[in-house]
Amino acid sequence: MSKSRKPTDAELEVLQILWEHGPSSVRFVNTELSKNREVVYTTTLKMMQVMAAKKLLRRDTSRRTHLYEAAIDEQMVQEDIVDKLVDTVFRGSPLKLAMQALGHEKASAKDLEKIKKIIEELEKNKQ
Amino acid sequence: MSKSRKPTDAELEVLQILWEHGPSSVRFVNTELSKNREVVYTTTLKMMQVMAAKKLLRRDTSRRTHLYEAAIDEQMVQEDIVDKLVDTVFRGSPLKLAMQALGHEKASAKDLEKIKKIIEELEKNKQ
DNA sequence: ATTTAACTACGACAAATATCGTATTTTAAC
DNA sequence: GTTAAAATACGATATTTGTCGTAGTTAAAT
Repeated sequence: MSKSRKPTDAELEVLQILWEHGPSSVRFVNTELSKNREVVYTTTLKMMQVMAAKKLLRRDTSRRTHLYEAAIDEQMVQEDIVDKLVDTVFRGSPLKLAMQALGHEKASAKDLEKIKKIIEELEKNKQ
Repeated sequence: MSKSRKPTDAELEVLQILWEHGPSSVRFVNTELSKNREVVYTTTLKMMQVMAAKKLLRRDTSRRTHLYEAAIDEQMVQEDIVDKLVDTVFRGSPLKLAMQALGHEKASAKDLEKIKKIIEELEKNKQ
């Protein structure tokens, strides 16, 4: 069994920013968040402090402006969430989930081609 | 914009049972839930009453043992969740999500074959 | 050295979620 | 008709999440 830590939605927003940009200040994360919705600086600060306490983030406090970075791997989180989702929303069928994802409006023709190749790879490995 | 009602995890557990078995009593749902984890009857009851108040469930109170059924469509919920997931965890890439799902341990060879056919269908429609 | 700007720390709190115990009602069995 | 079993109603509460304000601290600018 894995740890199956499941970050909340708000936590995922923060994690996404850190995964994308690497170690960042609270100010930076807050600015990024603010592009989507209004959020007070201290709210973001508190959030990230709590996340650090939960070991979701690591922080470097050696300078005045603390730097935070994700302490959990993006891939791992994706796996945990997909596993859980398959169980709780797709009746244990990863196929259904994949179908739903590919039916998604943003799925492009290139995506479909790519995934065909990936499937062929998977088929080789499963034999 | 859709309603984007997002049931909680515990609510999804209940919904899944109702989607699978149709209108059911609290007792039945509680028994099903108990297969996975310990849960007191009145907890399940309260949960379902709250869900009914939220219009996630409908209930038939004409008999002593009330029957509850899902008031929201399984497909809709799946879409909402996948859409959100793509945005918040897969950086806007449904492809990544699909890959993750197909890499899932439970994805079988048959699943892979099926999805190839589905992709071909999608490709026709996207042209 | 004062002032100012930017940062952290921390407590408070509202709302949502999840859980459970007790009281009450209803049905059925005896 | 009493009793027992099983159901609902409802209140209480712990926990988590998300939000924000205030206070205090640090560093830089003047």
